[in-house]
Amino acid sequence: MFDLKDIRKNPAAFDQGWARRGLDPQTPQILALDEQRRDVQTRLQEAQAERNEKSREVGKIKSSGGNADSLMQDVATLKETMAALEARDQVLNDDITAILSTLPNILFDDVPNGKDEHDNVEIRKIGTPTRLNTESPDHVAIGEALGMMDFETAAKMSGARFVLLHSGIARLERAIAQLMLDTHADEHGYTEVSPPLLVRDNAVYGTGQLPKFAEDLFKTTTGHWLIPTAEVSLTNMVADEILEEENLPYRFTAFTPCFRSEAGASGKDTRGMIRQHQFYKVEMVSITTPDQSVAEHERMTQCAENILKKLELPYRTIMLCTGDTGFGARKTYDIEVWLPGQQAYREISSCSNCGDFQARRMKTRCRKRGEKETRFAHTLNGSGLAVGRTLIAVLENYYDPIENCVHIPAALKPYMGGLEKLSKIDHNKKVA
RNA sequence: GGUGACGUGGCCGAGAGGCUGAAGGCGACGGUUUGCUAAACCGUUAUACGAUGUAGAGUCGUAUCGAGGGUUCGAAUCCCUCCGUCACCGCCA
Repeated sequence: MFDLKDIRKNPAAFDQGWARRGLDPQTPQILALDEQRRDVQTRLQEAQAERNEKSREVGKIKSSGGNADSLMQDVATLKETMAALEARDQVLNDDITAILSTLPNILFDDVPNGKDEHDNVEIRKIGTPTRLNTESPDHVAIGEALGMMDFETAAKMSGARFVLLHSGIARLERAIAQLMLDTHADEHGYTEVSPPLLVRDNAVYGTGQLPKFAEDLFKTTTGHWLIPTAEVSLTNMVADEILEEENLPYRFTAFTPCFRSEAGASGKDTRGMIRQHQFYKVEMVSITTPDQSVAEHERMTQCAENILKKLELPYRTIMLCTGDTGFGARKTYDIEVWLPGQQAYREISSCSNCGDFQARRMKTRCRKRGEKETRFAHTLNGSGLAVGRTLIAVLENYYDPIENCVHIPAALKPYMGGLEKLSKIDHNKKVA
């Protein structure tokens, strides 16, 4: 969301900002509506002032026993004008917020120009892709060979884009989540949170998924939305709050399921666990002052990268270009992990600085102790990491074709109950 | 699911149709006093929008007492709907 006053003051800057997102100039329409609205508002306020004054007189006259009929008639007429003006004001207001709430955030200057993901810029590359031969099996082959990854059974109850894991792989998934959560909570200073997974309209509006991206979400019959990411829950913790700046930044982390309809993704990543309706993710959210957010963004990205370092997985970090950066973000780093089965780097984390975009929607302000002026806080979010995709990465990178097993990364061993590797289940039953 | 109570400023808490943007208290800020701190005393202390205007000082107006409707000349106060909170009961992980 944006401040109309800022737009009024410097419309060109906003249009230039949106132009980088490929949008036509928006401010002429916004400002025209704004001007109409203010005109209506002024007239409405004048009418209200007159009504208030006349009503006061009526009171005086009546209390002294006089006849106020003609004044009361005046007010009755006034009320008709007011009703018309109010309706007009309402419409104009709605129009303006309808436009403003669907406009994306303004990008930072250092975000590279570009059309789509091909124009993203690599920032750093850590580790070397191990198996470059095309024979590397993908996670589906590995998981099914081990007998612990079952798409058919999942489809039986849930349809496409679901998976059922069991035995060692199920355990591995849990271990991965544990490692991430412990690392962020114990080493990176994030407060562990177990938040609601069903949220209301205002929460999803606050983080920017609504009103524009409703079709990407699942909705319950009670009107709740299933969170597409814990960013929604964690960020909305501070909705409607005024925060003491000396207490910032707040850092929250949570391990939650995420639910996405994948409405626009038909035919994309149909094989395997890459793109599911439901997956686990460990999320990081930071709430900062405006001065802290840029540094916090770098820090958060490092926190995410640390997980990959612990798991000794090759990855690269890229900065998204103008065409690929999400709706609410001013700047986004994606971390991509090497997947031998695809011979490609694939997104495993996305760390975004949203500036005050979400804070404005949520009315989250901060204030220096003792001062009374408030300013909007800044919010950041990042995956730390997507658990399902990390599982894929571990399976594919730690697959041993000689032994036909998956070795457990050292960092995960403490969470695997003594297990050193995952080997094929040697019985016919799917579930042990 | 049932019943009942309640939702007021940064916080607590009065108010029960007009003189209430809202008593009182706490907190915060400014000042007096003070060797320092503390205490005491005095004062200030909501937000948004609009008009006017200027160095974003001020002045005036409007709106805001959970949200949205309604009644009324006039609503924080009366009525309706919704949302939320709390308590007790039922059911249940």
